[in-house]
Amino acid sequence: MSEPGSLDAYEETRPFRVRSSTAEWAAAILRRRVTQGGLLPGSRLVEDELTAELEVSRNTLREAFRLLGHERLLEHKLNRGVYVRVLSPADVADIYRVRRMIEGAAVRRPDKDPIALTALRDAVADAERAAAEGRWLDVGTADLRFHQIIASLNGSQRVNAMMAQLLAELRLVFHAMDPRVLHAPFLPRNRELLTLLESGRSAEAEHLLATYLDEAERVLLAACA
Amino acid sequence: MSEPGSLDAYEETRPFRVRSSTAEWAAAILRRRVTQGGLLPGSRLVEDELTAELEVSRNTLREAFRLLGHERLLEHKLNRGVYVRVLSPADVADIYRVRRMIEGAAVRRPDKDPIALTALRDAVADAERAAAEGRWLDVGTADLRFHQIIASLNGSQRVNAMMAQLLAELRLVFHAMDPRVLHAPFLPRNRELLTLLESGRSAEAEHLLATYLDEAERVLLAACA
DNA sequence: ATGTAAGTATTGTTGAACAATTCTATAAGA
DNA sequence: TCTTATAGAATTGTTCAACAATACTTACAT
Repeated sequence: MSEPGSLDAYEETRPFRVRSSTAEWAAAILRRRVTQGGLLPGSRLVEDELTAELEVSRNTLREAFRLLGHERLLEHKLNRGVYVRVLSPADVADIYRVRRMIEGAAVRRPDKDPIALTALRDAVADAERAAAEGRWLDVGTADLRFHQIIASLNGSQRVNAMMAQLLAELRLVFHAMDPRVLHAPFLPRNRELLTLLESGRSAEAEHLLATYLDEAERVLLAACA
Repeated sequence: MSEPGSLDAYEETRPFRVRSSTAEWAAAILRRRVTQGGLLPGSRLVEDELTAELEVSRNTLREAFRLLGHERLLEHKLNRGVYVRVLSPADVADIYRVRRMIEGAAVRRPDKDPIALTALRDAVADAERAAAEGRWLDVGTADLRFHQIIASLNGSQRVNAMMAQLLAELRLVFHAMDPRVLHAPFLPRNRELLTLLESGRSAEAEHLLATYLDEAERVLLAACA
């Protein structure tokens, strides 16, 4: 059915309507609001307001809260309500620790899936095009897609899911920053990294990626400290 | 956070449960039943039965289901009920792919936390003692603890959580096997791996670990195919 | 056997209700 | 003025009962 390293964990839009529960539907809507910045970190999610707006029952809404809490996008404080997660500097450092592990293992792999490489080329091209046209939010989207595909080189569904979750968490910090200063510095490096991967220079790719992640971490730490 | 074992509360202590929500409490009980084999893979969890037994409402129980579903211990089939997850060979292969990544990165690290090393020694000693006394279930527990500590060398909370979840999933397969034939072959290797880690021979440790994981995967694949 | 239709059981979702807890605003006391 | 106390309001935690939607079972007909 689904290949070991397929990207289904990342795709957000499904072409045909899939039967899912109301709770998952509500969770999907809230997830999108959080990751796309409609709900900023620290915001409180009041049950009465959301039940009215989404037209679901409180019980169903609470099931959705459980889902998103487990994804670390919401924080559930007992008797105090549900809030959009606020990442601490320690969280950002931890996320980059995991990214180094996942993406590092990915580029170190000798057997690169050619389909993934093609997808990487597309992502880089999309990012460059968006940058040229000043669509910096789209640059960010393409950048995240690039790294999601990098992670997929590991060929593991679970790693794909972990990566998707990590990047969703990272978006919580992105919203506090100007997307241009956040993504512009990393555009040429993605292109360079792609070139190294295509030519099989894994060691150099690994080194470039390491410096990439170190600098990205520094930028984000400065933003949320 | 609310891992099984932190509070060994059962039905009697329920009135004193104040720290966490009822849903998390129910999830903790079900999680323990699944990981400890009280509920075998494929078993169906009927709402009416469990609400009666745990004395929680259906809504609360469903919140617990959501939690455990997200942990991949339960499988939620729409309109068809909730089942204890049955791992496919592909799942086992995927889990070992992630283990190779996580534990590989851990042993490759140059800076080993001395506290973790001490904990590793304890785990190995516990396993050997349990084996000598024929307590093979305890051997398994110590073995899992050993590898959880290995993962913790990465120094990342999120990696620790991922590893804990992976090992919980693996237990689903363990229950289909004799714990002796499952763990006995790996006991001396844990000791050997520990020795290599203590003496800083990371490359050798990495190699030993790789062969260890390859063989463990083969054993489990044979068991669940 | 195969397929179909009716009846039953279970899940999906809702709304109301009430208890438990937190928040808020006001008043009393130092 | 600043705390502290406290009553009241607001919100969350949990349960229950109801009904709709779906799946499962059984009996029957072909």
